[in-house]
Amino acid sequence: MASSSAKLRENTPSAGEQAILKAGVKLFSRHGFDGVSMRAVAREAAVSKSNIYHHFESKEALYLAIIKHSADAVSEMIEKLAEGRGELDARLRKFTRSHLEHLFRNATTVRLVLREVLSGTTRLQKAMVDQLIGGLIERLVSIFENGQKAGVLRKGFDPGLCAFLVLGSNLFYFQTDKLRQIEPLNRFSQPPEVFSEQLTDLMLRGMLAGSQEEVTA
Amino acid sequence: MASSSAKLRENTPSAGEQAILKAGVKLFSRHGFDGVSMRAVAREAAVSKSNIYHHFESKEALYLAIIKHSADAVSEMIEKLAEGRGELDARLRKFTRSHLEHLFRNATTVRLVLREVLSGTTRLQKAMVDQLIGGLIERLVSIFENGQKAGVLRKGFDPGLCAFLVLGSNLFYFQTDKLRQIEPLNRFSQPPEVFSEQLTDLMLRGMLAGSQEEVTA
DNA sequence: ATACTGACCGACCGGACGGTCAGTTACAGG
DNA sequence: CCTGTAACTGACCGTCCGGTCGGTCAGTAT
Repeated sequence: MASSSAKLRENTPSAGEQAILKAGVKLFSRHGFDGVSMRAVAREAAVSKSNIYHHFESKEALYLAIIKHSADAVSEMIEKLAEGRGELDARLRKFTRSHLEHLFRNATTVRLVLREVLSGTTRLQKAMVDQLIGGLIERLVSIFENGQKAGVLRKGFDPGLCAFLVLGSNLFYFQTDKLRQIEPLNRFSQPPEVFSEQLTDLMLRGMLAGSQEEVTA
Repeated sequence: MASSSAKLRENTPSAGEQAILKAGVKLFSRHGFDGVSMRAVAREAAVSKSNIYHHFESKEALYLAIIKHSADAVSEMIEKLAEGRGELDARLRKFTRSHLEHLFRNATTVRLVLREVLSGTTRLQKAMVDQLIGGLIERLVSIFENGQKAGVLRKGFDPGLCAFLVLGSNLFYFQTDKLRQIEPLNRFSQPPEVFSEQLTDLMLRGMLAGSQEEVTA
């Protein structure tokens, strides 16, 4: 299309810039935008404060660059979420498990994005819902809708709500990771694999007795 | 017991102090500790900055006072959560619904407490788990355990996980309130009553077809 | 009147903040 | 070797921060 075929140069970031971004992710994810000073970022990146302003035109621009980068990473991670094969049961179980795993594997990035999406500015929220949650929800919803069409799942419930429930439970589990080591809570806490296993099981079978009774009463 | 019967005077806070606390709740719940300056609190409370230091010895002390006050309020709200009568089904449904309602009715306070409990200091987290979440979880767990003993609920699932799921779903619903107005999400969003109704229903009956089929297919 | 108290204020302090700028170093292309 | 440019630095700016200080003022008990 373009006549000059401008070379899309990949803008390979210098070592310093990478260090700045890395430091920013670490600090902003822990303390939020207001809790981090440019001096602190510079110190963490082992770089002068002025150097940050050489690469980013303001604190906000640095933050936005980091958020954008992190959102891209999370987005990519979402696309790679495994779904399992065959039976709906297996697909859902694998998806849930896979989602939870990836949350913890990319904990720092996820925390950064989560903070922004839950209590950031409206404009950014909109962009991130588009990029992240929308797709996630839609993938889950389609799993449920397929199950309903195939007759494996009851028709009486709302696939959107179920998707919301899976996501919400996983994210809440992630958010309360540190909390669940504290006294009365630790009694009810389970390792991630057990949690997602039981979550899926519960959602599929429900809690009432007499539906599908357990293997060995 | 005490001989002097020291009059537990209720330390009635002055109008200014009340204004400061109210302003603090509003601002801290929106912007967090680091996002709020003492000048901003003073402005919002229509009071001089020095006056704040007359009533509270530091910014942190003000924040702690506010957190403590808010945690007490939330704690009281939790104790008042309605449970319904009779059948386990009804008790759970009412509890869930009641919990969600109270989250929204005390949104500002809840947000303040939630922020602190999810990403605050370890020491405060411990105190608040003791005061808030512990009791909540235990009440829910006892509902489920009773149901299991009575034979209404399957024995195969973990009551702790269920409690966690109810709480997590409600809190996630609350956290994403603003988000759910944004494009692809709004299609799956439901008003609170419908949400808690469906949530309870799903947890009780599960998603699989053939368990208890819906009233009219 | 006196003495004391709690609520309240304006002016001020040292330091940290976000941001700027003149200048140095490193290095690639002519 | 020179020149241009990107990476980088230390000194500095105005502003805002949390916090302090000296003091006013209404009320009240003696």
